[in-house]
Amino acid sequence: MRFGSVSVDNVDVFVRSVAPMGVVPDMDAAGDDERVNDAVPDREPERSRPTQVSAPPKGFGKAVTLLDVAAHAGVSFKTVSRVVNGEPNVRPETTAKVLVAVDALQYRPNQVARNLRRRRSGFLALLVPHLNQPYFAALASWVSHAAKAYGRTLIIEETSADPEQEAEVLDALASRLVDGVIFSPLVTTRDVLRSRMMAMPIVTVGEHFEPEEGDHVAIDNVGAADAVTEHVLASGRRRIAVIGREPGEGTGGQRWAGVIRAHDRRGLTADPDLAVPVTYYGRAEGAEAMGHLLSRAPEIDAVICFSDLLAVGALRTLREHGVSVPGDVAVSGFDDIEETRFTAPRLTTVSPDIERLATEAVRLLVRRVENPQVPPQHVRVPFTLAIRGSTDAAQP
Amino acid sequence: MRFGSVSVDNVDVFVRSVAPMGVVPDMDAAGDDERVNDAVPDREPERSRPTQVSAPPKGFGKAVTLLDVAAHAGVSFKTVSRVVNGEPNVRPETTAKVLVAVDALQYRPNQVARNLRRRRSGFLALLVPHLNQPYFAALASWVSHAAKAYGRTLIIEETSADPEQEAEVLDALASRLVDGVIFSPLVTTRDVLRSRMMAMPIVTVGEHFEPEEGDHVAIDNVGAADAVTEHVLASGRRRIAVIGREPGEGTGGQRWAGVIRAHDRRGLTADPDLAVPVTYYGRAEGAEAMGHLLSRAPEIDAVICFSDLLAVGALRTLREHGVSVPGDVAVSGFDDIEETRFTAPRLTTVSPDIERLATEAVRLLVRRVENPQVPPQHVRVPFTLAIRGSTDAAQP
DNA sequence: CTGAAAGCGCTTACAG
DNA sequence: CTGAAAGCGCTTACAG
Repeated sequence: MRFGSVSVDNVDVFVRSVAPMGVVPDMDAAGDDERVNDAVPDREPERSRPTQVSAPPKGFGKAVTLLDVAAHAGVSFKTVSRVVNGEPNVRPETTAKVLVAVDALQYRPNQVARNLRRRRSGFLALLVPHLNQPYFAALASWVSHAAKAYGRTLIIEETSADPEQEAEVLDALASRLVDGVIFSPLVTTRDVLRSRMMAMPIVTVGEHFEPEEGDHVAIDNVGAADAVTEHVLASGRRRIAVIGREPGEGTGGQRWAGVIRAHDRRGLTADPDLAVPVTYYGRAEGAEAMGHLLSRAPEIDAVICFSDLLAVGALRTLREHGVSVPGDVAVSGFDDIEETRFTAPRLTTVSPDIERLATEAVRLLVRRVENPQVPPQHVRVPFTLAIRGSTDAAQP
Repeated sequence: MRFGSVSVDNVDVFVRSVAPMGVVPDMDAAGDDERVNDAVPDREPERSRPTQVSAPPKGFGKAVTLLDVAAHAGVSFKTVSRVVNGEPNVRPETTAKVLVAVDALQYRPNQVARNLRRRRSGFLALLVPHLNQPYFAALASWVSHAAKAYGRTLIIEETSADPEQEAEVLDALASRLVDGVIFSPLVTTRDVLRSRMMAMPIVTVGEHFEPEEGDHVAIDNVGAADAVTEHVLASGRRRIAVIGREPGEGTGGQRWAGVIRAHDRRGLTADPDLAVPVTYYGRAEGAEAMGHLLSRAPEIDAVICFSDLLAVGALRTLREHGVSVPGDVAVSGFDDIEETRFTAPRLTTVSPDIERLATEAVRLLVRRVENPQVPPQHVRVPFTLAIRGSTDAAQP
């Protein structure tokens, strides 16, 4: 074996030791698939010997500063500063000279120095529970775009839905590292949040609760859950299960309230025994909850899931049990992640306007950073109900 | 209507104008689902009147500085600096006094000032094409964790797979905004990358190509494609299609080379006419490519997709055409995103060790930031092949 | 073990 | 229209 050899050789060695070996059964933790290649002798990443092809860069040079540009252009460094910042009161010829020097020296202002003097960092932060949940990935993507549009750079932090981490990250960011925070709280209490809002501009997004004291952006969760429930009831379903119910005023609580309201309006009663809680709004949890429902309440004819991931899990369990969707059971989700257009059948879901959510959150935050005194605003972002094959056999 | 009223009222108004309206058919761009609620009169987000409940914070106070702590503790600010940075040569009693003052004043060092003086920002950046592709979301999540472990803060930037944006973002980051960049290039050429590497520490991840001059982390793509092809060939399939082939040395090119190699080893020939390119490694593109394949080459018995998203799209098209998987056609993917465990059937896929990829990339970058002179290293990260129901009816 | 000085690269506030 | 001074809040390099 020539493991640990140079890069090109490694390719050969690595593959020769793997591909032709055929399938080496090795059940993973979930016990649901075989894996080959786990038998590779050295699981440590292979590191190449340094390539001798070309010399590495000899360091990254000394930074070009305003003074350098000023010397090159034959003006004071203050004038260069004016030009770079697009301030008025510079003669066109002077501006031209400076721009030539800027270009010649490839000058780029040192953001750190600029921000120290301006007494702000130019950074905004987004705090989400899990970046690799599709909903939060989409949110992060839009918030990042919106921040850029406001000339700010976005820092994204994950809190892992852990109350201590949520507080810790919030405190770390308070070190003048960011000018403000967009926060999607999952477990932080109202009081903790309130105390942090004293120290730093914070805009909350999502449905954990609406802090009266601060800026907040969300869709109307009660209304959205009401709308999806109404749709299911309108199709004649009456034994409606729910996955993702939570006590209290959080996401699951608000959505459950919407389910109840839709029932009430028709003089029906939402059955709390058919509403199961989960520890996390993920695929695995949806699959598991669906399993419980099928064994405890086989008579259900609809399942309203409080996230798309839960619904994806539920769909798999239903499929594995040979239950027809939407024939036997209708299924719906929340969030309208792209995956819902590729499930079998495609998933009916609540589709929030995430782009708007992101844009409004950044707008509110920038507004507060620039003027901490403005009264708090609550923005409600529109949603639509995307009706697809999982609740309506006439749809694809 | 009481639109634009205070928050609590809005909830009612909003819902009364929507949920009871029932379904308002409104085909979306893709033409594949109905939507309700698009008829809400005012599509602008609703903004509440400022809440009068409690006064907003009166600004966020003046920052506590080293000087304030020094005055409070009765020492020089330099001593406070020593304590805060854990430097030696401070008497225990002095340390204690300082810590009391730090605590009393809730002092937090100003990172911007610190970084200006230290001549580095403490930030690393990750450049990915699209954050809401699950593979990149997972990568971002792991890189963020790894960066934190090294005491760095991560900035995540999207390039939208646009060559100009890739270059622009790279240049913007060069403004001393970040100490180094982890870059997943999609379209940037070798020359452009080389020039940027002169200006700033850059570690490339993924398979676009392996820059000889710089640090690089990736799995063995040729080997991985070889392994998955070998698995499909071993099950007796011979008419093997490929989705995601690309010319050149990029991801699709390397993986196609692996497909060829696996065929060659058995004395077979990979059919380039069955290998279709795509504009993007997404679900929609996979669905479309599969449609073309079915009409042009209905005899195929396997489809090797160069990403999981492509495979998810292909599965939907196959399902819609009534083609049995894996009965008629075996399907495989690349990346092992969580979604692949919930497709029907579950998807066989190449599973890279993303956590390792992320950790190694950060390690290499931090190393280069601290010593720009070190010779470049290429790290190859292990992968496994997850064999599931889409290629093997015996698997779930 | 502790402190006074200088300076990171800019912008702010003021003077001409 | 242009510039000299001061200072953002720290750390570095030096002196005691």
